[in-house]
Amino acid sequence: MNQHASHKPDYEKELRRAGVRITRPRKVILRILTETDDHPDAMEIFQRASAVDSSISLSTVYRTMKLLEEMGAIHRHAFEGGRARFEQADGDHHDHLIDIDTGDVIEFHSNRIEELQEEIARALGYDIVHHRLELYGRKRRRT
Amino acid sequence: MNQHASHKPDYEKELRRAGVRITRPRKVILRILTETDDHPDAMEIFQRASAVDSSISLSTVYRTMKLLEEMGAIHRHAFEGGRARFEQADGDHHDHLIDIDTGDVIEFHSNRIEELQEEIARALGYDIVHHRLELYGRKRRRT
DNA sequence: GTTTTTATTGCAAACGATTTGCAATTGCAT
DNA sequence: ATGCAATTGCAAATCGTTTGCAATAAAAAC
Ligand SMILES: [Mn+2]
Ligand SMILES: [Mn+2]
Ligand SMILES: [Zn+2]
Ligand SMILES: [Zn+2]
Repeated sequence: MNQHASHKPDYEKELRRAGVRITRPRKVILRILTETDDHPDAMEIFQRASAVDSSISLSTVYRTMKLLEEMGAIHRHAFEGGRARFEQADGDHHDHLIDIDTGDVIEFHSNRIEELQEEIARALGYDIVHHRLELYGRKRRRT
Repeated sequence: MNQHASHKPDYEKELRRAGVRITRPRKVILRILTETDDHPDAMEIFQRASAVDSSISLSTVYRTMKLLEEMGAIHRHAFEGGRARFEQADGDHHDHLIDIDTGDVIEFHSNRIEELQEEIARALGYDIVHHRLELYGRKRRRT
């Protein structure tokens, strides 16, 4: 039994509820998503899926990601540079620090920053619908 | 004499110093940039430039923007959705609130947020090279 | 001012990520 | 098992941006 078993989201159930069919490609993609904890892009998901079933197409990966995104099951991030990256949407809100040398993504959260963002928007007469806070940095070198 | 004459950046001088030629297309594009205070995209700049000299091409707009960006004279922002948007780099650092209904861009700055970002990065063992803070919101409706 | 040397241009074609039309296939309700 | 709508893979299209190339024009050299 997995340590975090109770946290595993049941995408299949969610999909059924949304009235879409549980196909073989979708099953494979969903499993990849639940089994990964990083922020893969469509091509990475495609390659991992191909390893399981080589008939799965990149189009289907993109279509499935869009579907899951619209269902709110995953988040899509457009970090700097190339492709969009995805992650499961079940956890709490967080922002990202991207290592510009390695591409590694580190998650963080600051209640204080979130509050300040709200204050700023309010002062400007706006309600925040969503936001994007990304720090691009480099590992500090020991001096 | 313009109220803000002293703040107008002399791009032509900067370009000369960078060893590039002051061509007619570049002159037109530079004037458009200095005369605008919003965040136009390449197509908007192209259209404004076309009105002055219909022979200017979109390629040249893109090439000029890249040149200015590399010189540090302008900033390029990849807000959500379509095209990249540009702005003069002379002012102080600020972040952006984007009106998701109109596309309007409102600038703001929070020293407190900037400090907190630094603290977070430091705690994670990183130095921030640059960051991106964008609030996407909607005008608050009077109740 | 004229010639020479190069950088710069416009154009069309290439690009990379993502989306889409379509005919063939499949899930699933009957 | 049957029927039909949802889904698929494929190739082609899309969108913003970049690039190769031959023609042009800026600045340097005369
Ligand atoms: Mn994340
Ligand atoms: Mn700005
Ligand atoms: Zn946040
Ligand atoms: Zn900032």
